Amino acid sequence: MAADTPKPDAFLAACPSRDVMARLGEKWTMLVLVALTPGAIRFGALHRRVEGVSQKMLSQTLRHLEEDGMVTRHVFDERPLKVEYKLTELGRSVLPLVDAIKRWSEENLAQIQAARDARG
Amino acid sequence: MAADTPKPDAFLAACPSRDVMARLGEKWTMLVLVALTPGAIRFGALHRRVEGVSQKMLSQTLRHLEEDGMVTRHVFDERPLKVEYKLTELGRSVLPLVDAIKRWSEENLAQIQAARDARG
DNA sequence: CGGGATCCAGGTGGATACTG
DNA sequence: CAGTATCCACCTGGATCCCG
Repeated sequence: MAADTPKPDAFLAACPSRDVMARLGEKWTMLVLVALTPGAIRFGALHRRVEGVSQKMLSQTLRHLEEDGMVTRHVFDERPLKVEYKLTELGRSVLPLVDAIKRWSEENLAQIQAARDARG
Repeated sequence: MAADTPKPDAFLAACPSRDVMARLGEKWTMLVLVALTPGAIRFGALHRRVEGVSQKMLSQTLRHLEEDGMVTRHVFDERPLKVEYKLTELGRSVLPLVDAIKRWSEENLAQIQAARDARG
């Protein structure tokens, strides 16, 4: 209960919250999180849903999310192998934020492209 | 007014909204946007506020944001030189989202570190 | 003061091949 | 099916120097 750590502030170079932001900013993290919205989903289905992600990167992204406590991994003892991923409570808490980023990117795409074009 | 472009969907590999998300995910973009919250701010002040960013990266980040229509640049004809940056309407519209990401990262840092530690 | 130009180390992430 | 391992091309971004 001790307040032994100061309030995190991402403006400070040494603040570990920067690592968290960096992780969220990694190439596939946000898309994978949003793809986990409907609930438990298999690796293959996820792979198909997030177009263009390689097996390696999907696997790595999921491992990172699992390490950070945002995703749980459940292996089913079946043949062929079946592995499902789902969001934890922590993962669900960030979902509205990354989903908002994704929707904003989609909804404002035209305006951004217009801004780029207006500049040549 | 023609609906000549399909609805953007970042799950699709070819969707340009991925570029927008990627840009927001670039190392300094979110922090710079949040740093612009109070209003017009000079390059040097921004440089001091976002600890650890190099001149090159701050400059590049601001140029990108300007290209995308999220920031405007205003040069004052003074000696020594004075340049101010401020958010556009588009920039202000994304601000709540990236600020939420920053605050979530700060507020859930302890829990994430705990998840990592619990794993060794 | 506010950058642009250059150089370069290191990291990111894709392709491919292999495994339980 | 669901990964891991390896190799490597590219890009990000930091350091440094220079300029209006």
